[in-house]
Amino acid sequence: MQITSKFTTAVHILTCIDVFGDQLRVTSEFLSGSTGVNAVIIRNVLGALRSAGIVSTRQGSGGAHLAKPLSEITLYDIYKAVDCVDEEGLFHFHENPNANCPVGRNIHKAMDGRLAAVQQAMEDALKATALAEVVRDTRQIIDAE
Amino acid sequence: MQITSKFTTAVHILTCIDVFGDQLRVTSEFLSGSTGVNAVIIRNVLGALRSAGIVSTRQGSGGAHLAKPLSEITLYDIYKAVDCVDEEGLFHFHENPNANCPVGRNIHKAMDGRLAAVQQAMEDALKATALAEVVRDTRQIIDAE
DNA sequence: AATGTTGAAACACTGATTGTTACAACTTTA
DNA sequence: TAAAGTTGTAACAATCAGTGTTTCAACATT
Repeated sequence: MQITSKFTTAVHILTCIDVFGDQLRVTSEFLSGSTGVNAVIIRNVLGALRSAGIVSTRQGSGGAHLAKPLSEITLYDIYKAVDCVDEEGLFHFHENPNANCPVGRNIHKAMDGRLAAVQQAMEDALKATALAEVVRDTRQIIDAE
Repeated sequence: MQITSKFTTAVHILTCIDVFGDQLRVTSEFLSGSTGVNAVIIRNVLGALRSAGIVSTRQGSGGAHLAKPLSEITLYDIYKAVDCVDEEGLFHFHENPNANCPVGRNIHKAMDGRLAAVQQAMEDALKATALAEVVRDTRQIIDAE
């Protein structure tokens, strides 16, 4: 099990928009070149980020732009935007537990709260980093090359 | 994206072993009945739990038994045993970032540590609950019915 | 008008997950 | 010893999600 690469692709995209945005037009084609991901998928990811109010794009005139400051975008916002996780939760139960079995009909209740707490812990960790930190570090690594 | 149902199936199985173990032989067939999951898959999960030293089973004579106390089995142990997560990590990068792009060749370094921290946070949360608590709660719910 | 871009639909490909069938190895009981 | 039931495992099928591809209408810029 792994979280969709759309998540890391989205971080990559946003970093590119910030780093290259003032020098050139950051089109889906350009981003496809930098990420190695198909341009149509880039546009899908950009669409998700746009719906979440993270970037702005316009048909016709190419180029994506950030819609809010880097410091106000957390990894969690991106993770939510690109729909990394199913709406029913990170974990899921097999669907047909036997209602005639005492364990089968109750294990769900005994587990749900704990599984939600695990998911919450993960999401809190994602909220703890802003994109600004990732971009800052990326710029530092580039400058040190 | 969701974590494989083998995880919740494993918790279900272990709870059944503890709850029913002294009254009857907990075979893969019986567990298949309680979970609604195919008996062969039950045997696969039991095999993984056995490899991890959590249960003991023997060919021929049916019936699975716990190999260590419930209080010494955490949700993390089960999660690891049934191989919920890829060895390269919870998150994964698209494979072909462009080495000619400054961002493409460095974003990985800027992200890896943070992603590992998120995964760590989740695994720590899994370590925080022992199976004993889940079974205790399940028994309470059953008794209160 | 020509060119380049986005947004979106439709479809194909791939890999992971789950289910199924089959059978050898083993244990227990009669 | 023979019969019955169980585990372990391999092989294959079915389903689904993720990703890639093609195509084209809508739009903006030149």
